[in-house]
Amino acid sequence: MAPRRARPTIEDVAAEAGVSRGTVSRVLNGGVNVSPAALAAVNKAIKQTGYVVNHHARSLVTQRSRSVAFILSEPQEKFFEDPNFPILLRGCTQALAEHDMPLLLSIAGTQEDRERIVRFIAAGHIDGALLVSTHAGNPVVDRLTGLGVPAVACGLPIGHEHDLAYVAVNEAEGARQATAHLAGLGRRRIATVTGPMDTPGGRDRLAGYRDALRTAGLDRDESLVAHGDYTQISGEAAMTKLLKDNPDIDAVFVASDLMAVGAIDAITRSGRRVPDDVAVVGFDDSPAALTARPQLTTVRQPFRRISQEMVRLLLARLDGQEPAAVILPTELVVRASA
Amino acid sequence: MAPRRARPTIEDVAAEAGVSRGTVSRVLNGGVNVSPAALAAVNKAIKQTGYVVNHHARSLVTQRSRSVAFILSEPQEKFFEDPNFPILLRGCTQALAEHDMPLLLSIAGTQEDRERIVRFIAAGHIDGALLVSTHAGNPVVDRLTGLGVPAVACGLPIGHEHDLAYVAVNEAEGARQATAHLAGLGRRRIATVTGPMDTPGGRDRLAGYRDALRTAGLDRDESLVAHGDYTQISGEAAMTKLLKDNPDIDAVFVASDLMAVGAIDAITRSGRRVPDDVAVVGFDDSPAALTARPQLTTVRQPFRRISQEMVRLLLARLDGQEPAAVILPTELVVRASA
DNA sequence: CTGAAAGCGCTTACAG
DNA sequence: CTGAAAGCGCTTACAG
Repeated sequence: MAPRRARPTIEDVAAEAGVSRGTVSRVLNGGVNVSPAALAAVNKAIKQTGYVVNHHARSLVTQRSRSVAFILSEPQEKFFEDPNFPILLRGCTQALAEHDMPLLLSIAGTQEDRERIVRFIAAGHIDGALLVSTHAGNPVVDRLTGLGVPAVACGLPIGHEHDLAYVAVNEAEGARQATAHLAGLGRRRIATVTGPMDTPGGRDRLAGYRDALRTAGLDRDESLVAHGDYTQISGEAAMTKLLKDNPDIDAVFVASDLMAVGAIDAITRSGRRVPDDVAVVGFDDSPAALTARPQLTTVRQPFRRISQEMVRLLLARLDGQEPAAVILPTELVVRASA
Repeated sequence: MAPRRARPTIEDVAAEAGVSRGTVSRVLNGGVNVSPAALAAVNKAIKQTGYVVNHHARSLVTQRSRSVAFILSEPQEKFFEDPNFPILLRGCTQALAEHDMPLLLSIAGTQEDRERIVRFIAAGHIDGALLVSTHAGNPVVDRLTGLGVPAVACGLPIGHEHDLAYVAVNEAEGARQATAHLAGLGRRRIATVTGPMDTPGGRDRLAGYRDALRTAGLDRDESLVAHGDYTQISGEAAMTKLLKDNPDIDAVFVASDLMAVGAIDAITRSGRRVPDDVAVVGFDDSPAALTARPQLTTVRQPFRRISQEMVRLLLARLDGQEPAAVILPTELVVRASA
């Protein structure tokens, strides 16, 4: 119960400026219907008293908190390992800060976490939510849309394509670019390591890969497809299996940089060289792409832009606009691995 | 301005239970001075109406927000690269969630960010702060302690050892363990890559390294000391320089896992093998330790525990207790690199 | 143990 | 353009 110095209230400002509390409030809220003289007096008084608004009092009457939650609803290990989350989180924090809105971080790894978060949001403590949850059928997403809480998802929210705003990249097109690049290098036995099939990045990047293979006149071969879960270790395992089943593989498109790092490990361990024997293209252009050896050729996701658009869409939702979708382009970044 | 369904208030609960608002409030706040009958009636009414407290109204009268800020005041790139931050952030979020307290994330990379955060905190929007800022002389830390905001730092807050609560590991002892391990392996030309000298991890790990060298009867040699800034690239550069100046180096203690990964890169590139030619010990036991090749022998920082203690200390501060310090032990984890 | 009442610091119709 | 007043949803002495 540490006592904090009593802060000046709107009352103090009104007294200092010689106006009523109502006038001070009007100045605080945009200054409409205020005479230039009153406005100047109030602004001066605000400066002199060091007044800052009490958000609790304001929220009590406006019924809005002017804060949003960033909800990460993924299995635990992902948050530790995936280098994309910090980037997204930082981008959203920054974009919100520009609107003077704080970000409340909620991490829902367990069932208990999820219940707590839903309770918190149902209680009306926040105005809206930024959702990161790649897997279809996430209960938090269902509950939030059910409650009618304004929310924006990162990536296509499978099952909620039409009742949730979202920002996504063109997954299939990115995968097409990557695979076409490998074909253009003259590679003919091009494998792929996918993400989970209940995520848009798993499903749609595989579709793009197949599409590019067809365009390049290469046969579809299901034994060239292996699945991972975006972790490095899963990429290593998938690649090991691919090489065992098809020793003639000369290229691989991997659906995340982290899995690509694991794949390179597996390739190297098998006595092959990257890119000479097997060319590798990743996806994300995460920090891992630069620390990988060799540095990864990869499909860049514009995370900075993605977070900005998420915040923009959410603010639009809070303003009463209908849920919209934003699809951003990807870009192939050619480095040493392919 | 999306209208949200009107939530039941304390008034609705009181009507349902047949008591006054005051009694409902007493039940909400611990149930002291409430008869068993009234308590039961109110609890039943709360369930029936689906009442949940309005924090804004409560905070307006209690003058406390029951929320805390997690302030990361580091240069931008650190947040992207350092795998320890997400772990710390997650730990703090979880520990706070157990007390039903939300965490507001603040990232202060730029001067503008810092000013915004100080303004926000000075406005009284949060009750306390968890501080992550490794470098001495950080202005945010100065301002916060100046404002008298309850805060807990992660790591020894150089310059505020006595007016700020903090949780730290025994840096010197960890470095001693690491270096003694290398000496115990029979290595005689043991180098070190330090962190920045204005951070406790830079300063005190170097002291521990020197201490262990002395104990092992090895001569102090300043040309075996190189400095980094905790990033992978800086570790690589420092190691490259060390090997150039002292081609006979047979071991190195590196003050962070990320720098150790860079160091391994440099060693490998020079044609040497790890650990055969040069043994490497890192610091942190971050996720990077496991993905490194070979896997890193390293000094484990108990990040989970650190975040729990930070939250515990902060809650104690909010409860009026004086700033305290908690020093946690480290543990040497032996893997393949040394 | 309980109720009536004041008050936390704002915003916003409502008159004028 | 401005002030007086009601009200947002709680907590907390104060009487009883």
